[in-house]
Amino acid sequence: MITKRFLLGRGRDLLEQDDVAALEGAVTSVHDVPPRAVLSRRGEPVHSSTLLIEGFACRYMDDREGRRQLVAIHVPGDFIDLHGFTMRVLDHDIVTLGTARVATVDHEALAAITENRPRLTRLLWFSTLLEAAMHREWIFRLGRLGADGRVAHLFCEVEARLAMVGLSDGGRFLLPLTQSDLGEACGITGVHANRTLRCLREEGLVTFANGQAAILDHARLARLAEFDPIYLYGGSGWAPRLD
Amino acid sequence: MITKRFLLGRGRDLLEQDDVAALEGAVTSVHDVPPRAVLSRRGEPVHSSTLLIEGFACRYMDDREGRRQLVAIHVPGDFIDLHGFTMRVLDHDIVTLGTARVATVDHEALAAITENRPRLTRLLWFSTLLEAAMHREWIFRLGRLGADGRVAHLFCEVEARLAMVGLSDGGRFLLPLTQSDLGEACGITGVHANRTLRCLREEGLVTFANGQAAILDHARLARLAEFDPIYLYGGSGWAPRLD
DNA sequence: CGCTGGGTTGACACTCTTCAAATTTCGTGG
DNA sequence: CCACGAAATTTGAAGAGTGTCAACCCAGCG
Repeated sequence: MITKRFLLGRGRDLLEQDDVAALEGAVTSVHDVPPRAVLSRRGEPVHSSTLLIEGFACRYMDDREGRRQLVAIHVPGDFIDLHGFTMRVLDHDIVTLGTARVATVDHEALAAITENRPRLTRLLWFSTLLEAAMHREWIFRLGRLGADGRVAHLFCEVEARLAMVGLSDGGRFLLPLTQSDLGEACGITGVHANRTLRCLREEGLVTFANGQAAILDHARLARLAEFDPIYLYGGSGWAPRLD
Repeated sequence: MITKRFLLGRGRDLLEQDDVAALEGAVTSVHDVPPRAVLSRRGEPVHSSTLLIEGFACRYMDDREGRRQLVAIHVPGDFIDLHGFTMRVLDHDIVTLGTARVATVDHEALAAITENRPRLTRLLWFSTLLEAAMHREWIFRLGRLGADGRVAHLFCEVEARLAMVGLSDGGRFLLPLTQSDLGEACGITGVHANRTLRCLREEGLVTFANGQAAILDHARLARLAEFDPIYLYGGSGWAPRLD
């Protein structure tokens, strides 16, 4: 058993015995990666996908001046670049945040799965659609919320996702981001991320220091963030169709 | 032949004869829809998906005060809510923009396709991944560009997509949005969308009136928007893996 | 022990929003 | 064909929210 977490956590419960075996059989190697290591670069053809076993990673795009916009944050269990299998190329870079442990899944093995296992294929498809749902939520976040709401929303989402894989201790969780990273995820500057965090702290909503986050008042934070976790398909609520 | 355009246009060339037949066989009905008609509503279980044959549609989410954020704009050929097949429920609303002609595809028929046609299934999957790529581009747009760049980017993207399905006449194309709609797609107010449009017009970049858009200086507009169409998989450049 | 990268704070400029009003366009019924 | 009302567009003025620049602090680490 290489990893206890597959498919963004949420899909895990839906995996059947032989699905897990098929996925594990597709893993060609497992290795540890240092912080800030580039896992994949925009435009380069990819021949394998990466399953994040431990640690965190993010995906981002740079603008012309090199300023970065995160488009996703990944937590353990995420199939970081599964879409690279069908897309053949990524439209963004991927980098680890803290140290991470990753499993490499060969695309040939994925191709075999899509030929022979319609149900598992659907589950993989669902996994990529869940990414798309998070993208939409990020669009909403950036388009309609102010800096405080954006940061709050990010904390809510990450906490909810970590909770699904047992990595949130009652609202306390690791999140190895700098304040600049946080800004790059929220479409604000690092300086303003700092001020926003101070506001949230003074309001008694969250604390965040040294890559350690804690949500102090989940209800008020979620209200500020206009956050409803249902789009994460976290168990109760919505469920995918697999048959 | 119900429709000449399938799968976001770009995937069209990749469809084989029997794929087209299978898709057409999955269509249960075709009908015309008036402007601003709700095609699907957030949270309601969906049992069919919608193929946009003619006209435009958009997907959006509302914040608490009812202010709207568009998360996608759809052009003819788009499989608007294909993700609803696997997700079972949509996390957003869908509404037509002008009058539209749509085909309804039953989910049972899609299920049969995923059981029996791995290649076509992969193509459908790819289609949803293309949506995700556009979502990422929108995240970048909202997070890193100012109002002028955001509007410019939207025009560039829509024009590129319409060109792929033969609906752009050298940079002139229909786009039945109000200025408020445009603002809701760009995370700005309608008033500011108006001022931004005036700037772009005075710069000789675009014109936009009565749902009719024209790109006057594509090179400068793309530069302002930091736009590179490669993520749309428009033919030359990147291509999906289907085998 | 000095360097370095992150965090913190202040002052000021600029972008965008808000509110309000005037103007134009469009659809509809007379 | 015109008149009318509703919706969309346009413009102005004032204010809130962020960005920018610069300085300083702090901890970890060579």
